Order: sequence, then structure tokens, then C-alpha cells
Amino acid sequence: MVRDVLSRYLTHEGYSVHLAADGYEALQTYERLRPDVILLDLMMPELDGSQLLRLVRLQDDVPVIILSAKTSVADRVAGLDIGADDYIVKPYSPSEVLSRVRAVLRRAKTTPSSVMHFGELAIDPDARSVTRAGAPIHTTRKEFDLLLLLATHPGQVFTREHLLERIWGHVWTGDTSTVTVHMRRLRAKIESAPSQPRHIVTVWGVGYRFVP
Amino acid sequence: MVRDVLSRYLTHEGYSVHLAADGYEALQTYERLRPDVILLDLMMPELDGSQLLRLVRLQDDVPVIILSAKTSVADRVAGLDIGADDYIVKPYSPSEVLSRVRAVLRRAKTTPSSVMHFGELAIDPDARSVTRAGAPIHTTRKEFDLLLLLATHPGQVFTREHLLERIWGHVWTGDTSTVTVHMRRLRAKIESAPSQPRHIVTVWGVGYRFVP
DNA sequence: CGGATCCTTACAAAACCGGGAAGCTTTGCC
DNA sequence: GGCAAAGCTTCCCGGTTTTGTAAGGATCCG
Repeated sequence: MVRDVLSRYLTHEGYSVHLAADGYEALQTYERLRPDVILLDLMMPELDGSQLLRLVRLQDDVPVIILSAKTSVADRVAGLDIGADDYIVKPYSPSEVLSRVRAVLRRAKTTPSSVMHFGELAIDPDARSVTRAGAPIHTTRKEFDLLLLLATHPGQVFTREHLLERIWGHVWTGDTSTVTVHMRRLRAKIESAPSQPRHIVTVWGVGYRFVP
Repeated sequence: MVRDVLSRYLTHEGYSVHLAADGYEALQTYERLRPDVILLDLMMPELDGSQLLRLVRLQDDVPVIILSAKTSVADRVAGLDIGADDYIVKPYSPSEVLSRVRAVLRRAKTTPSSVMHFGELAIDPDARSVTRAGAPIHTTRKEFDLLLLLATHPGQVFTREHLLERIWGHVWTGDTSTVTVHMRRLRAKIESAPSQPRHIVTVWGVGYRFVP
């Protein structure tokens, strides 16, 4: 099917794509995932595309691009006027769809997020959230502070004493093994093979280093 | 000429239209008037449309719609990728152009007076009112200020100290538990299950975060 | 091989949050 | 102004999560 081709194309470009078989499924998927953009085929079973768009617009301002076989000017006007951001007529090329997706995302983007990506690891300093391969990872405060400090200085080696000073503060009197334990816990969460860490690497006799 | 027809059509719809004969004139007109939207014919004397677009993008994020006789996918992709918001192929109908103008304006418009929707929760910053599933919810001043601050920065974590500073002001000397209690009251009002909050989420050891 | 360094585990202490409730301050109304 | 209601702040307590510590085992490097 056409949509499978398009799905693979977008996936290959780094987008995370979710398909819905009909309008109800689309609405559920939308409410669950809150996607950054919606590609909407007007011809859907169960719940019509324009109805879905109206429902979506009740809650959100997410960019919507209509894909339609109806080429008439009246149809295009109607589609844009019920709140779509763009209207692409079939048959369309994947590369054009991609371009238009980029265009609406560029326009919709209000707050440039400062999310950092390291392979399948993603760190959001504002939300203090971490994901691996898209799956959220819970981190405690100290764990996140450590990870953020390391990740914002990739490659740089931090001694345990230095980390204690930066994360715990100057007045700390405790043991450096505290850092060791926290690093272990962090590795257990973000590394796929904690005993052979890919990101949080031990520098023997010195401390730790983050490898992007 | 086609553009005169279009100009009259848009003028008739209430838009204020300014024409430019070539790229240099277009740039001058743009810098003088700072229009809300630019309709750009790629085929222009003196200064090419894509060059003009690049110059414009250097200073502004104004919506740009390309009008072009080039119908190929490659041309469209190129146009969108250099920063246009839409690409309309000649021959176009005035009504479709109008619709697309409306669409990009709708998207570009920053609506400070618009109601925010999060599922069945709606927040009106101007009226300082909140509704859940259509039913009005009374909030006190501090409660509303907190909710609005959180809701306007969805996903971002705020510490209690940060909230005290933003809502209560710098001169505050009191206890952070004040924030805790206000959050509790807010949850009791806007969450359907306050003990398992959907919107106002606690980030352990840090503070609170609003989940749309 | 041996000492230094690091990892792992388990457990106790500390910090934290939510709920309840009481005291204080501001607001609105007569 | 005086009063009552509403709003705000502080405090305490129980349950939960996070953090620190110590000890034994594994690993590295000279």
C-alpha cells in the first residue's frame, strides 16, 4: 500500500511513524502519543478525516497535513479551512511529503527543545527526563544531575572528588564510594550492557568519562 | 496578468496587497512594510525568488508561499526546503491561494488571547478561568498563577524554589511546603484522580511538571 | 603475583511527599 | 470599621523513595 511506502520512507528519515487503520484508532493513537505532526487521509472508515480533524482541533494545535485523492479546488479549500496546515493531492511522492512535513514542523516549532541525543539515548535537561530507544527511563535527582554533567562535557574525565564538588557541593564530607555506587546505578539504567558500558566509561585510577 | 487578478481577489477579501516588479523591489517592499505573508513567484527578474527567500529568512520568519510554474517534485521539494511554508503550482485558482494564505496565517499567528486545551482541561489566561469537561472550576489567584506557569511550559520541571520565585516573588522568605499545599489544592480541583494526577506530576526530589 | 582500584550487594539512615489540621492574613460585604 | 468567609501559611505524621555506607568480591596494571 501507498501508506506503507510512505511510512518506511519517513521512518528511514528518522521520524517515528504510527499508522492507524481508521478514524477511531487514529484518535486514540493521537491522544496517547501526541505526535508532532499528523498525516491525514480524508477517506477513512468509521470516522471521516474531516470529523477527526475537528475533534483534534478541539484539543490541540498540532500540524495536520491532508492527503487526498480529491483534486478539486473546492475540496482543497474545504480541507484547509477546517484547520489543516497543508493539502497534498494523490498521487504524491514521498520526498514531497517529507518536505512538507519538514515545512510544517519548522513553522510549528515554537520552543526549540534542548534535547540531547547520544545514539539511542536522549536527555532532556528541562524535563529532566531520559529515554533509551524511545522508552522513558526513570532517574533520581542525583543520577540525573550526574548524567547531565557528564553528558554536557562529553569526553572530559571527572574525578570522584570533582563530581562530589559539582553535584554534592563543597561542604561535602562523605566518601567517594558514594559516587561509585551512583555510577553503578546509572549504568544499570542507561547502558544496555552495564558491565561493558558504552557511554559511562571508567578511566582507571582517575574517574569517569562520558562517551557520546 | 494573473497576479493582478490575484491581487484584486485578495484585496476584495480584505487583505492589503503590495506588488513588486522584481526581486530587489520585493526586498525593499518587504523591509519597509514587514508584511504578514509573502506570495513569491520564483521567476523574477534581477533577483531570483529563491535568493530573495534566503535573504528574507536571514532576518525574519514571515510565512512565504511560493507560486511557481515548475511542477516537478524536485522543484517543490527544493522550494519547501529553502524555507517556504507552501508551494502552489500554476495555474492556481485565487480561492485556493486564499485558503492557503489563511492556513499559513492561522499557523503563524501567535494567539496570546487563546484558550489552551489539554484533554478535557481548558485554561483561559485572559479570563483567568479554568474548565474541566466544560464545567467551570474556581481557582484562587495563586492556584491559577501556578497552573498557568506550569501549563505554558509543558513538560518542564519546576522546583519549589523556582515556583516561589516566579509566583511569589524574590522577597519571599517562607517555606517551600507552601507550594506543596497549593499543588495539592490544585490537584484536588483539576485532576479527576488527585492521588494519581494526570497533569500535575511530582518529580521526586525536584519539583513539579505539567504533562499535557 | 600483589596491591590498588573498582564493582556489586545489602541494609540502614535520611530525605521527601501527601494528607490532615490549626493558626494567621486578606478580602468582600454590610 | 467590623465581621465572616476565603485564602494563605505553617506544622506534624505516616508511608515511600532516595541516598549513603560498609564489606566482600572482581578486575586491572605494574
